[in-house]
Amino acid sequence: MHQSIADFQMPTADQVDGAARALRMLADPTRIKIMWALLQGESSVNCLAELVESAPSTVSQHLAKLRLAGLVESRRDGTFIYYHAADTHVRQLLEQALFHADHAKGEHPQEHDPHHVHTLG
Amino acid sequence: MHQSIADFQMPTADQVDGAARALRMLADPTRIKIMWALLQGESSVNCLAELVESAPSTVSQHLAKLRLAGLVESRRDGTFIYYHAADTHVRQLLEQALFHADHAKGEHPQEHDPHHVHTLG
DNA sequence: TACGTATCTGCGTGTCTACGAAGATACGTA
DNA sequence: TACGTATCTTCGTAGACACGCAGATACGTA
Repeated sequence: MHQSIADFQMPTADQVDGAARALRMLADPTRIKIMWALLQGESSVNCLAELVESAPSTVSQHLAKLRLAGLVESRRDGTFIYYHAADTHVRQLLEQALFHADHAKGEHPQEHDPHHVHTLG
Repeated sequence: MHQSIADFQMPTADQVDGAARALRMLADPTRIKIMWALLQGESSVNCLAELVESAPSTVSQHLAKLRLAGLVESRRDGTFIYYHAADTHVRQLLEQALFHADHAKGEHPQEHDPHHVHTLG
């Protein structure tokens, strides 16, 4: 058995689970929007709720998860709590995923709109 | 509203959904093991089933998803069907995720084993 | 106290995964 | 050709997990 692959470097089960957890943290449309917004600058819960078009409680829960994962940090100013991205290397990962989304082959064959990004505000 | 972030380039909903789908495709321990194995070389279903320690039917379903996503390709040789990774730039993404798994901060504070990889075979 | 902001709780819904059993396909042999 | 074997795929199901939201609660300010 193991006919083609004899033996090779396989990551630990902890590493695999951690990588799966990290990828799953970014594998959600709402969190992608939140992270993308926070990579441009800091923002508050209600502001993000309008940007991502979700309820504030939803955004708060996502921010809690992202904060536990170490992807965002918070700063308090009065009653507001401003969130911002913790490290910048997440942008690279998201850009790769967004790039892959445009160049996907047999996944969902439709939508070829000419404008790929548009402004919000 | 939009106090800190005025307006900026926000990806399309299609792009966000596509990115989420692509990341979700890799956000599974079994699929990570499969992809990691197939990045080393081609292999068959039963061989992969032993490597990832899952039932052959499970591996087959994962391979079908990965094939639809364009991440793996297949080659038939008799009763065997050998799968291999389609593009190599997935390795970079997995390496980033595995690297992030080691350097995660407040996610799951435990396990600091000295050896980070070990051989299977 | 009154108000705005953020977070926590519970519920409904949907999606995903793993497995065994059954079906489909290809090869070798008599 | 007919049969048996090996490999892979599909089907159906059970269980776990995650998302979103409304309502209620906690926090901070005036």
